[in-house]
Amino acid sequence: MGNTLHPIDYSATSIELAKFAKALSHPVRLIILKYLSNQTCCFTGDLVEVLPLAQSTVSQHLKELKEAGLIQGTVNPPKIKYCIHKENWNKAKELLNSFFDEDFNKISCC
Amino acid sequence: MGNTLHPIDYSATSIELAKFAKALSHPVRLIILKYLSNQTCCFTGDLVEVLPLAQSTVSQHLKELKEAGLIQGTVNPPKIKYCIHKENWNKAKELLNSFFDEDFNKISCC
DNA sequence: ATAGTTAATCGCAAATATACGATTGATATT
DNA sequence: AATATCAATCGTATATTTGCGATTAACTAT
Repeated sequence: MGNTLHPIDYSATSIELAKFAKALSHPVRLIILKYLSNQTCCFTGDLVEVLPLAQSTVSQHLKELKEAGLIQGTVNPPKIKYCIHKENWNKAKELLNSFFDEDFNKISCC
Repeated sequence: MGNTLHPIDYSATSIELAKFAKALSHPVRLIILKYLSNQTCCFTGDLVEVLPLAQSTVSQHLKELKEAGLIQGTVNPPKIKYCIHKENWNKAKELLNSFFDEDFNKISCC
């Protein structure tokens, strides 16, 4: 069993970074983000036309991206316009950068 | 239903990036990677001592990181020494960077 | 050969993720 | 008020993930 006397760093950073990574862990969600970045914004319907998925499934993926904070939607009745959530996007970008920019590259091992 | 006449770009890039992101999508795996990056390398046992998880669970996470290509293990009987897989690590880093470095930041929306 | 150490694997349970069709809710339009 | 449109949500089924204890496999050391 693990030694709970040396608790791991379940830090806010790790949890938040994991949350962003999870949002990015499905090809369809990457494609949605890519699409949004190219179109600057779009409606759910546009995505449903482009993706080989049911409307409810696309909506589900959008919900996850929204909950992760990577996108935001504004009501534009009767449609909803989605776009990248810049602030959180940059946050995710920075978290990932600082995670990957450790300096273990100088050290050789294995 | 989705329009399959406009198939999505289930490109190799999206699939590979999603694979890396999935490996990063769990706090424990991030902590393992962080630990490896600081120690340059370590044995499975070291991680089991540090993490509040069963040995089998840690082994499972290591397996996933290995399958994603982010770490590699070399046999050092009777132990196994793990470290970051530099080449794939840099690949993941670059894929993520190019994904996040789209230029939609200039555009305002929503 | 026997015993000890280390880590992977197996078998299981619970939780979560993925996808769908059907329904609902909100807002325009007629 | 009735209808149409769009997207979220519900209910369901299946697959995957996460975690554990127990076992197995590989190798050392005695």
